[in-house]
Amino acid sequence: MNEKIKKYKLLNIKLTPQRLAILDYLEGNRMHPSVEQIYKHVSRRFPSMSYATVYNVVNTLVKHKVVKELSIDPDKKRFDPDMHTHHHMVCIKCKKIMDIDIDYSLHVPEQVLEGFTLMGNHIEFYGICAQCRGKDKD
Amino acid sequence: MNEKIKKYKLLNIKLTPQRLAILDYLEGNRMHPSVEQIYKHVSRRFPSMSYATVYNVVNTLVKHKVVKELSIDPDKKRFDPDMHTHHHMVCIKCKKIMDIDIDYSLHVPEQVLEGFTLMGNHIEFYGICAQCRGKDKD
DNA sequence: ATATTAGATTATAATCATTATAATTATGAA
DNA sequence: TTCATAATTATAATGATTATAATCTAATAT
Repeated sequence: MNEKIKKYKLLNIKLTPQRLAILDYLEGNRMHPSVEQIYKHVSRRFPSMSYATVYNVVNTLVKHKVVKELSIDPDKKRFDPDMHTHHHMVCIKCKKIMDIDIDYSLHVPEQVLEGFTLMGNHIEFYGICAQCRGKDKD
Repeated sequence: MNEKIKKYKLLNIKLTPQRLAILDYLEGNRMHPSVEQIYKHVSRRFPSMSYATVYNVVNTLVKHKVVKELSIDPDKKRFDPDMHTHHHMVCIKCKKIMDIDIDYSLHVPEQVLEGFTLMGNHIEFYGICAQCRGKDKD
């Protein structure tokens, strides 16, 4: 049994070919794909795949903390298989998302928290990427 | 002519009663309301108001940089009339959003930017608020 | 190996947020 | 007061996501 299967065995979910195909596509993927992008890619080799399956699978993976759901793009959810703490830089024109792998220490004083239990943070840097900057300004 | 009307005159948009009612509701509002919440509040005094108007008005206000559109909540857009740079703390249970008014200096080295032109940043702290913590754990 | 069953996939319908359309109405300038 | 432009409204359309129910299959026990 290979390493990947071993790894996902730990989740105690059934390892269907659809799930493995989606996991394959996501593994190491730095594009922060949407459900549509996952569907379009995986359904090439898996023509019977339905959108519902992609939604089911990514929701399961999010629940099992194998992928992160990003709400950076206000129009659709995007997914990130990189579970270690990191941040993102978004191009406001083309919506491309790049990883920012810097450790910032973000302290919030007790009196600001008002009893809130902090679990993490995520920084969204925004601006315009080199490619979009190169095109006609508007 | 009062101060508020003077202020919005500068936008060069027509000052309709609907817009003033929405602006009144948003001004100083720290709840980060959704379109639904804005509609429900404003339509109490304005029964003829339609959802389309709320969408039109908030989109106009976002375009004129009078309110900020937040994508913290993956299910719906939320709006913040506070335009000065600040951050947010979200309860993952009740989705309440609180302001974090701390100035963090977040530097990104040139070689990480890869030509990206930074325009700003926004930190999302997440965790569980005091009220939700108090309720039954799950 | 086979049967069993809980869970997964699929097609499809339903829902919710949001945008588009077109007709009516109202603001603000002349 | 008139008028052109822009805003509001009702409603249809779209797009993302979730729900439903029937079928199918992975994993376990026989």
